[in-house]
Amino acid sequence: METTRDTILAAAAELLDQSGPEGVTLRGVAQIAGLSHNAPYKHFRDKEALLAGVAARELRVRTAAMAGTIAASSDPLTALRELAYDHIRWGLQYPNRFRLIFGRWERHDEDLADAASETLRLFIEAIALVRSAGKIRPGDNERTAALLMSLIHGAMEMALGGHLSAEGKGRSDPQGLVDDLIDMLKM
Amino acid sequence: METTRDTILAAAAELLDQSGPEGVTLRGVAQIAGLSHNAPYKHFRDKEALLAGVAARELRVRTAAMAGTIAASSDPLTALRELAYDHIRWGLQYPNRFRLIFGRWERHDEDLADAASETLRLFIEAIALVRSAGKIRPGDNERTAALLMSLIHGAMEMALGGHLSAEGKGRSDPQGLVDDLIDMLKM
DNA sequence: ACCTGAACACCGTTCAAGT
DNA sequence: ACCTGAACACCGTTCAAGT
Repeated sequence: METTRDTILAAAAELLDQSGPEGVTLRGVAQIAGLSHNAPYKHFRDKEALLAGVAARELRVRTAAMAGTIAASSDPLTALRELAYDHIRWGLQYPNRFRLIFGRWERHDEDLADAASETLRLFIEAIALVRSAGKIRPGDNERTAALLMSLIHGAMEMALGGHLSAEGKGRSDPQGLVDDLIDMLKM
Repeated sequence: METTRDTILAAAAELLDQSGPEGVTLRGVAQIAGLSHNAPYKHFRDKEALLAGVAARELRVRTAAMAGTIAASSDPLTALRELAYDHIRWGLQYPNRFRLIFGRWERHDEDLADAASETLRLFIEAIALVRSAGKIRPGDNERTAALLMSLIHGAMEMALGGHLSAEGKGRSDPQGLVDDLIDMLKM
């Protein structure tokens, strides 16, 4: 029954999309939520905790959606590719959410860390299924998952910064680079 | 003859290393530089321009160092690997500089963009040398460079966020992941 | 338990002067 | 041309009250 807390989180997410983490002011959040400018302090100890709440909430929604994507795929290799594409599509659409979730945190947030390791686990499982189906070369599933996630994050970061699409002759957008990696992983 | 400008840049870089971009306050910079709190406005139009100046200056130094790394290597493949390692080592040592340079910018900064494309060109040339020596599989050099740089950036971001070393059984640190990629690129 | 209003220290930025 | 001091609007955070 924490509808007030959720109202605050929704307001913060709205401001985050509009103008990034710096744009998420306690006063702005409170105004959208219809509260006094320091009411959020009764629900979050400070601004960083509020942002961590937004990040964890969004990441859980994303992870659930990705699980759905896997379930809807016809075979393990397609599932892996769709999982990656899904992640990229979301990141490009909501760059501020993506950066907030995977960016730097001053303090460790348990809730966010849990959500992140769940996402990682999903990638590891997707890799494990492809590998046990004999579609990709032998290796450690966790390490291959780290390789794929790192590439996705880096490619997204470069794409958001305009360092990718601009200069490549080939289709060096995030999806293209992920395709390259998956092709090289194939046996 | 812009020693004042350089003094300001050095002061800003110092604060950046200590406490990130938010820690770079105009007042703090001016104090370290021995100026009044708004003297920097005579050299940079606003805070973002100041940070862009810091980023461009640091990236040029880095690119020169990387060029030296290449020149000092015995063969093209070693040069490529050392180039990547060098970049990773620097990023892990100066996370705030790394994030500033390759992170998000509100405004486009010509100087920084130039420095960044020079860095990219260095990677492309390193790839081209390895490829023309027949050490890695055929492909587009720019796209392969984008693949490698994306992986490096993403792995660094994940390592800095504590998402890499923690859960991997295998040695899934940035260097290890880059090794994996280069191994897969080999013919 | 939850919310409010006033207050504090800090920040980026602007402006009218000074040399 | 370069620097200064005062001022403005804004921000995160704290605190004493209110219900």
